[in-house]
Amino acid sequence: VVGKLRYFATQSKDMDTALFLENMRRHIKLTEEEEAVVLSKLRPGNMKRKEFLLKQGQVARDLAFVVDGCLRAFALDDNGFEHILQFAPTGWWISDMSSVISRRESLLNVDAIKPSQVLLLSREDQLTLFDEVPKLERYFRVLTENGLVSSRMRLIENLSLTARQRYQRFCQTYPNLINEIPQKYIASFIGVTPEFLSKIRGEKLS
Amino acid sequence: VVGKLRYFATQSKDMDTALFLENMRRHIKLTEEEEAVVLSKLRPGNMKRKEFLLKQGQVARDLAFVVDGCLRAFALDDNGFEHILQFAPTGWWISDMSSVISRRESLLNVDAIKPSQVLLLSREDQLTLFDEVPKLERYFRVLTENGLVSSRMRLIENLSLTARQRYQRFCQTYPNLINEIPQKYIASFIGVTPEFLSKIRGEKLS
DNA sequence: CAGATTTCTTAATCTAGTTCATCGTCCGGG
DNA sequence: CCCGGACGATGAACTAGATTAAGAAATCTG
Repeated sequence: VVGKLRYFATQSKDMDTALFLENMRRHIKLTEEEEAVVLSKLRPGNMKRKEFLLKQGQVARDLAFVVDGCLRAFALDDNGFEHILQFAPTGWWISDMSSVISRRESLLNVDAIKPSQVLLLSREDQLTLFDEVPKLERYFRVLTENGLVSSRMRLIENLSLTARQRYQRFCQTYPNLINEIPQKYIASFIGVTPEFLSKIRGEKLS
Repeated sequence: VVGKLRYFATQSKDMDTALFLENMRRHIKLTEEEEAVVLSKLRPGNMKRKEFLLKQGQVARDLAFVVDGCLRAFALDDNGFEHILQFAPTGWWISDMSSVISRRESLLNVDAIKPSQVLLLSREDQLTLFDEVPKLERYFRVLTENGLVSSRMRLIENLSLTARQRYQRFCQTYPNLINEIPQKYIASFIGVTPEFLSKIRGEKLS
């Protein structure tokens, strides 16, 4: 029995890192040694639904790569309303980069929308890795650039589209998520109340 | 006379690059040779008010460092309204990173709000420089990270603040710009009509 | 499986911000 | 020096989306 448990645990870990390696290999080519160095810094973790990875007021230390499940990053405004900035389904990185970079208190909360598995990388280890495996700097530069692109895209859309159009856009961009997560999260993401999203969805059926 | 002209031209160019070098040195330390390599790729340029650096539909090739004046990046929506995403006063970089990175047609326009001097760096040269002067990758990674941070910040504020609060925030963030540029640009940046911004400003005097 | 809690829908009312139209002002160019 | 076109202020009518409330459906939890 012990052997069997160990077998599953190992297999599970391999599968985790396999997804990550596949993702990284799409951007840079590392030697096996270099990949091993990178992997040695990743700490696997499991999260329950509604478990927090980061709460506002803390300084964010870790970046999280989602192996399975789905996390979200959100801000709370003065009236206690949540505003979701990013969803991170399988294969995505998430954190409050703003806090990670500046080492200041985070304005964002990050938690799991559903039971999830993640790989954690501390900023400290990340910076060490940049020196040990210089090519890695490119991988994260590209990720940061892509994050910038999508953040900009959302800003444009928030400024120039109506709620209806933003909902359509969301359906195109995250077709998988629509049936996977509660609607109120989608409302929070596109920037309307749950009630109004419900009304919009009602209209489309006519 | 020729000597005098040459003298001014050279001085001007030195002043341009001095501001840029100062900016870069705040992030990375390069040898004189490395700095020379970087400078060799920067092309100085002058822009008149309303002159375009980039029009939507084009693929953005250049990043621009503003030595003097002020540029803006904006999107046009379906109804022809402008939405300003970024101002770039002296000492800032500007471009449509989204287009530069993906090499796809830009959704943004970039033009000069007032007569300006810029230093241009093509994406091609930038990538070459990343290989020739690896430390430069860090400089641009940091800039991209900072861009990401401020883009995120704006998204949070657009989702969670009222127009009045967004205007206050703008006044705090860009105190210099308020009296330097026409109000309608500020309205476009904070995401309200010029008429409504005018009304807000009227209130504050009471 | 029952009760509790969260999520979704519907509808009436309210409001921040838009739209449209008018007027005074400030420039920059001929 | 004056004139045409941008810029800003103001106000009245209008609308997208918020707020509130309340019931129905779905989903945790023991």
